[in-house]
Amino acid sequence: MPAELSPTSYALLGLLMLGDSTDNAGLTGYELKLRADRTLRFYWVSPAMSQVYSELARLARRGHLTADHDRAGRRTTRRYRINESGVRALRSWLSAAPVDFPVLKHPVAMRLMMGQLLGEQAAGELLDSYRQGLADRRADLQAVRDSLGDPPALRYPAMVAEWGLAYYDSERDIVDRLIRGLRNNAE
Amino acid sequence: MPAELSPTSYALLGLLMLGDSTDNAGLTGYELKLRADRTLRFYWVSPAMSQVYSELARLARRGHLTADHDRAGRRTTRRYRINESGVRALRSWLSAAPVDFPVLKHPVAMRLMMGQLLGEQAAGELLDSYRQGLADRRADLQAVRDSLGDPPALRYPAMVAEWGLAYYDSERDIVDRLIRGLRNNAE
DNA sequence: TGTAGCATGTAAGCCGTTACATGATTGA
DNA sequence: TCAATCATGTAACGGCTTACATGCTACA
Repeated sequence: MPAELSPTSYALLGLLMLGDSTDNAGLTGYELKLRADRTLRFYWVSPAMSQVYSELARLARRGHLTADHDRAGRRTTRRYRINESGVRALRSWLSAAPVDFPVLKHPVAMRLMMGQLLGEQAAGELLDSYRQGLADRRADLQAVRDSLGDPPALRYPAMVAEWGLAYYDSERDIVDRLIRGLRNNAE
Repeated sequence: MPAELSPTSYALLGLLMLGDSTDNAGLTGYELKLRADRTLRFYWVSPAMSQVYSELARLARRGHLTADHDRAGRRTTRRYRINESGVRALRSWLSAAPVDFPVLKHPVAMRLMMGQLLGEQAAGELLDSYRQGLADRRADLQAVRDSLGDPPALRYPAMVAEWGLAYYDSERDIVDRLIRGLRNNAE
């Protein structure tokens, strides 16, 4: 058995699996990237295009994907579908690999830590602007959640989307409280 | 002016700045790593020891740190303090660099997305175990928050710690709801 | 005719990790 | 005297990004 794949690789494999339920012709790298931007982005990462292509090539080399080649002019478009070997690999990773605790890279909290240097005014503006970004993100995710609907096949992705929405709501409440705390101290 | 530093570099610089208020002898790489594990870990990353040393060396090369060398036997222990140049660099980064939206790498959500493959039982166990991990982390962070106390100098770090606690509380509530949703469907 | 979107990749390089190597100090 | 903790670094490498290079298709 060749060396393990990275979690991102398995995440893309999982996306391909979900893709198959609605679209059994497979996905191109480009389409997979769009899909990652709609889903994975909210709780993992949005891999760069170049990484999507290299992970697809790697997964195909490992035999976890089946590819269709469409020749159009002097250029090839590849559509990938997850195969039995891919499903097996994904299942065994899910059951065997240790589940790490989430990692949050939070530039706003990191800067707020240095609030002393930043000053109360700028700290307040930082939080205000984060609050707006949060609202934008939440709207994006709500659109995704709505588009999923409620078919049983998409039950889990829908749960994850709702998790994200609840997270954004809670984050907004906390930020509101922090902003109020900042103003109170200014009296 | 040499090229920009990474956000992690600035985060360590910020930690050094806070360190100075209580301990003006400076910090060793080892002590800085301990400090990062107590604070930065919760909303950024806990850099590896080797990275702490290499970032300190880089910051010192840039002239942002002042170092004291204690020779003990054939080995040198360095204590670093942030200097004026470091404070200026930190301040200008804070005011000029764009603030990215947080990135969450959430292995539990990522796996839950593949719940179909995982099965309802295993999905439930995944969430239960995450709930426990969350409680452990929260306890660690509560200890940190308590140890900070309420001196004005640590006001912002205290705000960030409270942000983290509120986040863990909300996360626990969401996970509880998800677990209930999973069981309901099992009827 | 040109530009936006669809589509695919390579190359260079940064950030950060793990593995490895080494030495000093303290206390059981 | 042995282990734990304090303390410092180098080397190799993986994951991921940015920059670059290329070509097809539809439509304004």
